[in-house]
Amino acid sequence: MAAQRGQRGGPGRKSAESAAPVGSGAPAASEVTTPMPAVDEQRARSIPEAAVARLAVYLRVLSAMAEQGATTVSSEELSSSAGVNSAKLRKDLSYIGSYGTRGVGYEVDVLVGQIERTLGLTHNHQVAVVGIGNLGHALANYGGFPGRGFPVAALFDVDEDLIGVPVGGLAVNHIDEIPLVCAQRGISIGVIATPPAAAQAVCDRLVAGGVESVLNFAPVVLQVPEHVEVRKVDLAVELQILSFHVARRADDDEETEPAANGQAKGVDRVVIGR
Amino acid sequence: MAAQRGQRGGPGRKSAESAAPVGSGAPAASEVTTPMPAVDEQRARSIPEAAVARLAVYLRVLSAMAEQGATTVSSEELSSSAGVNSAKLRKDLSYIGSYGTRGVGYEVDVLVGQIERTLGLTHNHQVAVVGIGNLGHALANYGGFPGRGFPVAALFDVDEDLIGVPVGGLAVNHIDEIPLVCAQRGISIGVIATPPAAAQAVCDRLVAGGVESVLNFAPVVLQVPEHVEVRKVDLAVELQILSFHVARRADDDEETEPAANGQAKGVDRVVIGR
DNA sequence: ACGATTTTGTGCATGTGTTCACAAGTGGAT
DNA sequence: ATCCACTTGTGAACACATGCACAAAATCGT
Ligand SMILES: NC(=O)c1ccc[n+]([C@@H]2O[C@H](COP(=O)([O-])OP(=O)(O)OC[C@H]3O[C@@H](n4cnc5c(N)ncnc54)[C@H](O)[C@@H]3O)[C@@H](O)[C@H]2O)c1
Ligand SMILES: NC(=O)c1ccc[n+]([C@@H]2O[C@H](COP(=O)([O-])OP(=O)(O)OC[C@H]3O[C@@H](n4cnc5c(N)ncnc54)[C@H](O)[C@@H]3O)[C@@H](O)[C@H]2O)c1
Repeated sequence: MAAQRGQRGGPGRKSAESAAPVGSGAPAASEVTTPMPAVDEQRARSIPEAAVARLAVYLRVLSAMAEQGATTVSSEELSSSAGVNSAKLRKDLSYIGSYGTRGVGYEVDVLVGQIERTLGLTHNHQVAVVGIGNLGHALANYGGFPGRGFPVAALFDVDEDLIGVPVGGLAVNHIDEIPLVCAQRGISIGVIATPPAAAQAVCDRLVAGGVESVLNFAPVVLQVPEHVEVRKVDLAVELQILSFHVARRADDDEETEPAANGQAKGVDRVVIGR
Repeated sequence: MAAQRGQRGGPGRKSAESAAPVGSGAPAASEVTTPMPAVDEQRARSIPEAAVARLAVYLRVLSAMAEQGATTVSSEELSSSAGVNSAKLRKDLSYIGSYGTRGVGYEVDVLVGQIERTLGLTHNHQVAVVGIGNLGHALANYGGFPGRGFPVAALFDVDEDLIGVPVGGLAVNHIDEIPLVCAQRGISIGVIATPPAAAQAVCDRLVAGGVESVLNFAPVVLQVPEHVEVRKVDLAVELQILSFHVARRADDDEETEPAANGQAKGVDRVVIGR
């Protein structure tokens, strides 16, 4: 698990489709990989992928609590604020160590510190945004990133009219400069907000510039070398998943309630919560 | 409801913190699908959540292939284009039926049609965007949604200066009108792009307007009634997950390679403190 | 000092998702 | 007609994730 090396012996590229960074990695028990079946040593290194995502959420909730002046928090409180059940929360926290006090709870500061350490947030990660269109502008101007340790340190586009123009206080560079500028400024995360057709080429340049983490907004599956991590944000897919659930609900209703369904604006049970 | 005891929390509300990430998992799914005990009478109605997300990706790839003139495709081709392994692809497709021909592959049109049917894309889903700021503008102007069956049919904001202003060809309404307008226009999906502090209130109004599917961009955990489906897109979380992997890589390198590390253009190991 | 009370941390059972591997079809060649 | 190369569809094994339930540790009240 920890040492997930070789994927298919094929080319030096793996394809990355979002949600499952580790998912597509076929174990392919051929390579050297871990000789030992049971990884006895250094096991603390593997935190379930799903748990990592939730840790980020806990961190946000904890930060908010800290701002409110809270000093300690129980797993029950924290979990309900984070929208998970308390057993899951405790298990997630147990992956990063034992920082709670039985009978009392967790100290907010300590937890914040430990989660930050685990997520590698103890230092900044320079971010580059490529494709300064509608979405790119929004991202470049968004204040939430720098505040959380992700300063936007480079902007790129092909559009000559945009080159040199400051967006969010930073001048746009030409995409040909991606490798150079990324290396110079120590960019560690590249964000792709170009049209789909340009995304792969842009990604290749980012990789050439030493970027090993990519967040992709373009609706395409990027091919990247082994060591590069890609996550995608695909709004069309999100909407389609919601659509699926709408359809499922409709089917279920139809089944359990074959008659009487005047397509009415079922707005009657308005249950605006307190 | 399957008498889920212990499910603490409010009365008719569940909190929603789902995402694209691997495990994701809308907890609601299990409750809705098979309320009754393990009776083998169970219909094959339930498609794994993760598979649904991938079906959307396959659909996009297939559509592109169809445009290129392809008429048939094998699981091997399609899976490599979609960035998954072929067994997974075939299993995913098997959830929606048997539409392939052994020894040949799948007919592209048929597959497109079946996936669309499964995802409920045979008719349009009206979308409302709330919070017409940086992100809201980008969403309202984005051409990719209407083209895929998700016409943006309503826009809302609190800002008086925005009310009535056309954005992407549609006038902005005041948020007080959310329940009314959503019901009138048959909105089925609400997109929240407001500041975090406003998100819950906005969500409540969407629900009051009959919206049962919400896509949330605000970094907060929304509380919604049972029957409402929420998906979130949290960019800060995405970046933090990438950060985690950067950190893990750094740790691993350090471990397996204690000394000597000067080949790269010093792109890794950004040590700016914070 | 000690039991009542609270809350963590985790072993275990359960559930979900992924991968393997191969029998069963299909079309084309001989 | 028979064989062969190819590809699907799926049972079964495995891997990962979740939730339960309770022992262990801490605090508080008496
Ligand atoms: N806008 C949205 O709400 C939205 C929603 C979902 C997905 N997306 C996706 O995000 C991406 C960007 O969307 P957008 O609405 O900002 O598009 P946009 O057309 O507004 O902006 C695209 C930008 O990319 C630049 N560009 C074009 N080719 C380039 C290249 N080769 N290298 C670098 N830059 C290049 C263009 O000059 C432009 O500035 C698209 O892939 C789109 O599908 C956008
Ligand atoms: N811009 C980004 O790139 C980005 C990235 C990640 C997350 N987000 C999140 O998306 C959301 C929107 O971001 P943004 O950059 O567009 O913010 P923004 O400030 O540009 O826009 C927010 C809009 O919401 C409106 N608004 C405020 N209160 C409202 C209310 N009660 N009801 C309805 N509308 C209200 C404001 O008038 C404004 O038009 C935020 O929650 C932000 O955290 C944005």
